[in-house]
Amino acid sequence: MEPRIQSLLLDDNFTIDNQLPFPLGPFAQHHQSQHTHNHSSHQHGSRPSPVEPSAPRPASFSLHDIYNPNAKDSHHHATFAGRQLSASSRPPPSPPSTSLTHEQHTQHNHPGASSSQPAARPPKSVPLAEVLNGHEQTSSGFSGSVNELLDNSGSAPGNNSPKKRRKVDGSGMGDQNIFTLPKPTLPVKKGARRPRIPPLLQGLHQPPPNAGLFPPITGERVAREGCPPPPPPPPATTKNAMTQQQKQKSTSTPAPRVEPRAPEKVTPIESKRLSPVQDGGKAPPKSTASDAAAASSAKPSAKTQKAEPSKRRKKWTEEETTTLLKGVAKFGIGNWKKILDCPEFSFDGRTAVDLKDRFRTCCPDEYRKMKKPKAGGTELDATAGASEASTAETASGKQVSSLVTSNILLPGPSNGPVRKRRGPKVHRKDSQALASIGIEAPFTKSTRRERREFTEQEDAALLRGFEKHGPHWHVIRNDPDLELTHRHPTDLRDRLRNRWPEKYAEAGYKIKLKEKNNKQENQDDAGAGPSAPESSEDKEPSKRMFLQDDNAMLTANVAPHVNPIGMTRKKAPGLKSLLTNYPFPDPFTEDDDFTSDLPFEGECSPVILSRDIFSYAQGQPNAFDLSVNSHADHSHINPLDTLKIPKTSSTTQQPHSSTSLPPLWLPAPLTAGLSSNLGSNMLLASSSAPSSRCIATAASTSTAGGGNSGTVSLPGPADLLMGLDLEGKNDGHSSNFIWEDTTPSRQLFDGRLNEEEA
DNA sequence: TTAGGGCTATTG
DNA sequence: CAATAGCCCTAA
Repeated sequence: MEPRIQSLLLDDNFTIDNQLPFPLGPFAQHHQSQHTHNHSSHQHGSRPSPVEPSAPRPASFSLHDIYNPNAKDSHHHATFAGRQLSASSRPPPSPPSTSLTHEQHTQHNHPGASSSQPAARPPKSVPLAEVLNGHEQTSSGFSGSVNELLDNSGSAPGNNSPKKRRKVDGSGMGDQNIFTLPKPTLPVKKGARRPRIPPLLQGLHQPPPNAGLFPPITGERVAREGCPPPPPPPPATTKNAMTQQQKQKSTSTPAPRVEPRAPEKVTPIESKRLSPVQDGGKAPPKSTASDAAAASSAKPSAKTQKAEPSKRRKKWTEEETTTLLKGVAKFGIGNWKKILDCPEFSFDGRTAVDLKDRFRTCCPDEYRKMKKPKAGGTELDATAGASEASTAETASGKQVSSLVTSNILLPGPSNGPVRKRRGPKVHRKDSQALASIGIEAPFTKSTRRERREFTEQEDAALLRGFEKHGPHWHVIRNDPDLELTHRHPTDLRDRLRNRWPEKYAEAGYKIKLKEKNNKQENQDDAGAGPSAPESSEDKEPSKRMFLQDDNAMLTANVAPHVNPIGMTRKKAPGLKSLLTNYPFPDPFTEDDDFTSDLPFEGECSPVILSRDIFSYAQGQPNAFDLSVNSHADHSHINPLDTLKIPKTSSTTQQPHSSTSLPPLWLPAPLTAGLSSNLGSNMLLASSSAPSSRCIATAASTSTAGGGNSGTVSLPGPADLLMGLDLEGKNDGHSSNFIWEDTTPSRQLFDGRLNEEEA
């Protein structure tokens, strides 16, 4: 290697030290020296690149380390806190988001150095990169240097390699010599928003245009397992469809009505819908044509159809009814979706609900028997025909009494029905009619469990169980005090999800779209006041609103009477219950990317916890009872200390639900590594177990920035161990994040626990 | 075992 | 037919 380059490299090290807007931690500096050493050692190597691949790592590490409050090195942590508190330094644009790979982080962190001092200083890392790689190199092609790959985000063609980009799972995490950025294992969810990025960095956070992150979306249908490639138009079906279409046309069914749906045929929804057809291979071969027809007709499933106006009523034709009955004979009562999806059967724009309604209309007794098979102990073994009446009576006691069942499947509508009706039930199919279409055997029953409404007791028990155990549905179910053993765990979950979606959401779980919308509406109503200015802009469903509320809640918890950084606190209807159930926001759920609302352009974000906390803590060192270090300067306030939530018993400012206690569990997203058995006995018993890595991390983190002056009344060992995954399921950085965020709730939890124990 | 989301029964 | 809520399926 040329001496010129060597000197340049050595100069770079000085550049790093002198130009970085922050002091490098000892670790980084150590690496820096290593880095220097590497250079000199590699100068004698045969590598053509003028730069050792690991050269930029020290810079990137230190940058990242500063970005990352969870840095293992306490020194860095303190530095971070101090830097964050300095008014002049702008915090890093964003913590790593899920969509960013390690390489991306590496790339971004270099510009990040410049962005952290956007106006005051010229970019710091640019000279470094330029010097390291040489200007000629930047302008020339790829030199083969890994450095170039890492540093020259724009110039290295390999940068856009999807393969590299996809290297997300921290394969290098374990390597202590290579300081990789912690990639929070944020689950990328469907509705996840991309982080809001300052314009300066916008392009850097975007994947290159030619990045092949995802395979191209094609119209190709997903291979349907269990559904062999369908033969071309099944004759019967086609005929059916044709007749119906003809009928439709003749009956002045507006053509455009059907047409617009056709294009939707091949949509993900369809393929999703079709999947259940497999059904143990029962599904017959599908015809693309008929499938398409069925799809187009079935397309208006509830979701898609909501957008459309109202559907025009269509009378069921004989063909359709026959097809339906055949389908029921094949798949059984209740498997409407399968019938609908089966290419063997074609329906004209019917939905599964339509099928069900139709069957209920034309074969009411069969339908009832399906519903209440238990009384007679017989499933639908009864044969169609005369025996139906008696069977039906035994099968469905009181209902049968109100309806002459024989009239349903016996020939003729002449049997006097008790129920009033509009006209002759010509649409009803008797056994003969069934036999005429080739249905001899009785319909098979649906294996679906009988629907049972939740009683008040069950609801109350569920609520108690949820407050007690959290979203551990099996535990709730098996709790003898709750008497919910007759319910499936998922039933309990679903009940909570339906009945108290806000609780469900507050626990950090997704709620169904419907509930989301409802909640959104509610929140819009509630937040319609002047204090919710941004709600109009926010089209995100309720999850995001919740998270904002969560943060508002957090702020309120920290200092309910102070507006930390003048942010407009959203009027949060859910505050009370939020505190009750979920005192701490989960930064890693769906839309909660805490990078999404960075306070750029004067916007104050309630999402950036650490920053707000730091800012606030600087101005309010004694705002709460965490005995902010008497000796430590405020620039070293431990964020965990700052985040400490006052115990409910010691403050009246904390919103608090009078009906329920804070849960004795951790929010679900934060309990990923927790034992599923949260029984208090077990937990207390396990408190004697040796501390896990998580605990050590928590302890060290808690005391790192604030010194050892008892800044935090850490929970006792037993409390710390409560709910912990002692098997070490938490690993790596995730534990850091978990602890970072759960510690306050642990404290709240502990406070609650103490209250309860008292 | 749970979360997420789809399916279906019920109701009006 | 839409809305609702319980049930079911499946990936993780």
